[in-house]
Amino acid sequence: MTSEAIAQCLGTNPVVVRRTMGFLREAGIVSSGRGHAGGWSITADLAIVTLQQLHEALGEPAIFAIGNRTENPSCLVEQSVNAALEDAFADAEALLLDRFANVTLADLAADFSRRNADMLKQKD
Amino acid sequence: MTSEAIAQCLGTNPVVVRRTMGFLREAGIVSSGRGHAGGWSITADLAIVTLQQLHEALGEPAIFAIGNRTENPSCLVEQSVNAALEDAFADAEALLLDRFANVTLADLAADFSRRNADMLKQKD
DNA sequence: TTTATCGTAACATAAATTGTTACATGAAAA
DNA sequence: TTTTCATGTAACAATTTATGTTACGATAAA
Repeated sequence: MTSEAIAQCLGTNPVVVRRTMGFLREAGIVSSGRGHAGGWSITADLAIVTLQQLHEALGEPAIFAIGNRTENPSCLVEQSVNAALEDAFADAEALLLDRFANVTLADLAADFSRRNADMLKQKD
Repeated sequence: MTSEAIAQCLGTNPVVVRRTMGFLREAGIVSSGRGHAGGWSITADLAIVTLQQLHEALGEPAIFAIGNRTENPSCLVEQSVNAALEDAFADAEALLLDRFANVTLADLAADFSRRNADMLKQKD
């Protein structure tokens, strides 16, 4: 699939697609070809690649939008607040990443097939 | 405590403090006074106010920095990805908010006292 | 040789957050 | 009563981050 086509699917720009897919290529999950009949292909085993691996491949972007304002504040009040929050955030993150680790691309493909079949059935 | 003083503690601006504290006032957690000897005070019972209540009072800001790109995509692949993520995010959010609900301002105050005592001991 | 594609740098735009200025309002002290 | 100190709030500015765009070189197949 070309960057152009993927971009159209996602409603974005081909360069943005290349930028992001580049990380997945570095992680060995996809490969890209230039020139005629070029574009992107998945090279890894669908049953092995998990959402967690994708998250990691993309540079482990921050999961939370809220959190500590300062990492090591001198203010004792802020220290107390940070301490109270840190464990909670760590546990929530662990839960989420564990869930990510249990979803493979094969799972997504199977879900897609089911949705696709359902859609074709609806057409009748 | 004045907005000015709080702002200095947090390394920000008095107006930003007023803006945020205004939400807490609307929720009945703090009150403010003008003029001489004015400023902010906590009016609620420290043992009753939880971090979850603060989150709610502040308008329930988004917890996650990552997530669905589109809420109801027509793309079946995107639908599959969204479905796989939604439950995981919902569970992680529930866990986090549950933790928030179990930390009161009194807990923070107790933790602060301990830290303060420790700090004074260190001075000897 | 032409066409189609990625790779990448450089720049532009957009959106959200945060910070700032200005001034009106109110309350206590002098 | 006047002065001083504080919040309330609107309007605007600056910053940051993410996203989008343009341009062009490199490469591969038709």
